Amino acid sequence: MDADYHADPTPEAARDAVRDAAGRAVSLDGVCELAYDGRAASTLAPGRRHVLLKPDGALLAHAATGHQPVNWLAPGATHEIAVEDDELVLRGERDGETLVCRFLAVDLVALFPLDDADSEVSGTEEDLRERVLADPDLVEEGFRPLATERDTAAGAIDVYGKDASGTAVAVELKRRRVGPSAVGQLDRYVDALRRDLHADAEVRGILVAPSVTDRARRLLTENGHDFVPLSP
Amino acid sequence: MDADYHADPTPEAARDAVRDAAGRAVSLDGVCELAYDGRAASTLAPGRRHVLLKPDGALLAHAATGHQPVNWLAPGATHEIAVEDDELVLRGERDGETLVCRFLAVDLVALFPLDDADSEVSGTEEDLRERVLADPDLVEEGFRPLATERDTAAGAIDVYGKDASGTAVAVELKRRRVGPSAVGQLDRYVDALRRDLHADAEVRGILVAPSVTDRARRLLTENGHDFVPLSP
DNA sequence: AAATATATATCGCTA
DNA sequence: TAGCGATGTATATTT
Repeated sequence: MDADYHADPTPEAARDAVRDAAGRAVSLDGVCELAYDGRAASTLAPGRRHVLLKPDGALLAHAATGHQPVNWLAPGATHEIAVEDDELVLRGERDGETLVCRFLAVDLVALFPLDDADSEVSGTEEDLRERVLADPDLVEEGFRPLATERDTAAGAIDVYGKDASGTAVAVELKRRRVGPSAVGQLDRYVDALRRDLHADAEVRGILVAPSVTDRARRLLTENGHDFVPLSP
Repeated sequence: MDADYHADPTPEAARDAVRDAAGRAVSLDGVCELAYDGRAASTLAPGRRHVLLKPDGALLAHAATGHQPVNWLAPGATHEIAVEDDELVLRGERDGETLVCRFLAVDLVALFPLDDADSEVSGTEEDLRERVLADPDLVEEGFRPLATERDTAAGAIDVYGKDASGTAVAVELKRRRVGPSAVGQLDRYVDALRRDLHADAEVRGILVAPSVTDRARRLLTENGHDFVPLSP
């Protein structure tokens, strides 16, 4: 179906247009107040917003700044559009969460088809893993990968293997500079691996990332783990 | 300034409209291909997209599904709009990242003002902290809060205090159900606090959250920490 | 600018 | 469905 636009519609005309979406996305420009309730709660006084309703139910209300919508509902939400007190009201609901957009004025209603996207991204953690598996010496001279996603009681180890002297090694990969939480993650895996193997088994932990923060570096040292600088 | 719309514009008319934005946001509906390069890299074949350019430089390209844009640039990006080979091309750049939107067809260009939003959200972690400070017995009978955001070598403890018997307590607050990472966080704080006080000081850790996963519960037990169920 | 943690995070995968 | 971790996470706060 084709695109369709209504400038300065009456509330009733806007309502009818939205009801006519038929699988298309809808954008609403105008002055509206917003009320969200669900995981948290918030209200926003009337102001000019850009509201996007996608065919999968996702509802995004954007203000002047920022990447994030100021209010939203996740995909899968269901919606009702109505005129109340001569104002266009869009109500969305999903999983106990609600978002109400009450328009004091509508400047434009646009209906337009949107296509699915299958974007392939490169430079991810998976790319880093492939790099390490293709050339394990990048981690350490003599490192031999034995498994990826090796399961432990604490979760899956990115790359499990043995070093040149045969000691078990847990490798945690990060595609960007890391802070303390990544060290905690590696620490949990190393602990779990020690238990899984046997009580006094020697297990090393190696964090592979482009760089680490000072605090993360200190935690690595305290816990006896190694750091290898490497980018995806 | 007022809103302004151009349906099925020529590439030149679309370009001139975007250049006329003058502090307004711009939305572009049409068929475009996308190319991102920066922290990672991705390309997306031509398809129907909804592109939103905000006055702060944020650029969002939406496909049919999902809360997230399929490609974007962060606020602060700078942009150029041009016609190349009879196609409208929007190039954005910020901090070494680039996003190019090449339109094979433009259905609508809309220019409209957007207002800033100052949304007050309730039900956050801060609300949970206020609740705990107003009634410390919610954490534990006899718990006395002594500081919030108490600094340690591992970071700031949400609530620091002492229990009924005078033992130091680190309280970590989470507004929703928590997994292993929150336990790791609490663990780091307790370790750091033990060092900060003195080598053999007794320090307890208490995780306050609506609920915990099984694995997180196990990690809490292993590390000798307590869990208190409490919602914001 | 760097570091750290929160978020109505979202998203994808796996058991 | 729930749990778990990655994400081009974004965002706010503090140093």
